[in-house]
Amino acid sequence: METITALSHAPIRIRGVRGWPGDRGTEAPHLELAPAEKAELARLGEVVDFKTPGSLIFSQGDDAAFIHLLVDGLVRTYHTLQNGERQVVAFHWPGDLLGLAEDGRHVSSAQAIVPSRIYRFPTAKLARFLLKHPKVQDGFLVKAMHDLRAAQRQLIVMGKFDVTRRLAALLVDCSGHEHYFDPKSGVLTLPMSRDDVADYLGTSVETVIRAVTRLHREGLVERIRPRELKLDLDRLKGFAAL
Amino acid sequence: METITALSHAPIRIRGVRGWPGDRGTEAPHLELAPAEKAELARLGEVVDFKTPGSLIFSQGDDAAFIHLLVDGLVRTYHTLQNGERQVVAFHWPGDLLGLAEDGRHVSSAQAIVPSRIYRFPTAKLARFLLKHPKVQDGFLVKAMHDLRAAQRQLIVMGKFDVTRRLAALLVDCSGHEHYFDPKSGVLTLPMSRDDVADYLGTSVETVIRAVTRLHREGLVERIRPRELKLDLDRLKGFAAL
DNA sequence: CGCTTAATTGATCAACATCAACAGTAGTGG
DNA sequence: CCACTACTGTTGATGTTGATCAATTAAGCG
Repeated sequence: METITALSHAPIRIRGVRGWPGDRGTEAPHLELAPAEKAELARLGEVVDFKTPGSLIFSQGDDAAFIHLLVDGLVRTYHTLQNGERQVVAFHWPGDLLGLAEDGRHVSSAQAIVPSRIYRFPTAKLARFLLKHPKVQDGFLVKAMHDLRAAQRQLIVMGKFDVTRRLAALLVDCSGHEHYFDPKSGVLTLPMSRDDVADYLGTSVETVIRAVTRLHREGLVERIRPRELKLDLDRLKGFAAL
Repeated sequence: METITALSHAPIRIRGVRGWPGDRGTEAPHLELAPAEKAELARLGEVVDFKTPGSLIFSQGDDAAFIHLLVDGLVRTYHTLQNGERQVVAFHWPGDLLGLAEDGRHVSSAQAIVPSRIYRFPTAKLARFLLKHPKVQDGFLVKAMHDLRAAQRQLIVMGKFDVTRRLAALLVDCSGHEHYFDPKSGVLTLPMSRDDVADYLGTSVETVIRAVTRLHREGLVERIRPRELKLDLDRLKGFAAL
């Protein structure tokens, strides 16, 4: 179910764009770290493979011993409320960092949605490393602000959009990830279940389905198979624009 | 309406707690920076006074020339949608940093809710400073993660709570700020209007009011005046617990 | 092909938005 | 001090969105 690969050469890439352009015109969707820094960073951690969908990466309340960097795959982080309800806080794509902690403990749980490869860095070790490598630390700061922007954006979506638009916004987000979206055909292969979507959008499965139906009726989406949707991306973007 | 004080000695305090305890047992709600660092930081910026409620600190789409540190007062950041609707993204208390940017432009607008004093640091200058002062940069990283936790927490609230619980959660948040809450009497002096609350909770003014009524009926809150509520903090916390 | 899980559809009910009217509250000038 | 005015907050009535429960169908998979 999960395999630890001590010495491994998975490439280190962190997804995120700088909000305040420090170096001019860095339009890449990934932070640029020097090769030497990447190598050093790689030596700090180890690669873990989570082969089966649903496998638990860490759990809410766990001692936050590691900071995780998703190399490949797709991960959901979610919070379980007292009554057992689940709120998916975020979907994480390759290059995302996971493992936000409070008081030394994970605030959310994380599960692989598809088979995923993850670097994990011991927190203390990483913290010391960052203090000695300002450029890398800067990268982490940029990443944190990137994620903060994303969270605030989702807050707007949750506060002001009805479910249909929330879904549209999610589809647009997903379409930004080449692995699941073919720009030529416009076909998105949804990696997550209707349940995941519902728990992310703060609604029920049934309502998600009806939202798909509505988008279909309006011609913004064509339902090929449950997990395969042909998007009219331009119109979707317009529909879900803030 | 706004006054710039070039040389000023407002104290620098950044609100936020480290998630992964780096130094042991730092339980203070504020980051500890060395006095020398604070002094240097202070020299980078200038203090601006926003004397009248509603005065605009920066506006969505503006060139993000500054990073702002709220010294005193209360600020709302909000996003204005295409149809003119407003979503309040966050309330900012003393010690908070504001001015998240994307592509060099502010993603939200910020307004003083009560008269507020704000440090503003030129972004480029600050960015250079941070690269040379890893401890301070670390502080900013901790702050960013603190805010990210807060945003994700609010996402859970928005996704899973009905309006009454959302309101309860907000009241609990407000009660954490001494200036507006007297623990002895349990009286909270709400600094923001019902509109602000509604636009923050993603609902309407009327529904906010009915939520207050409901909390009142349940005995969790006593309505002294519109902006003065006597809280049963323990029960409120229980009611709004995640 | 059967079997399990995921997705879908329909019917009913509660939460909330919306519109309209009204009551406090605070500020201003006579 | 009162009277006038402009907000801000509150209440009531009605329609809509989405939650919930129950039943059914469609996909994936050994």
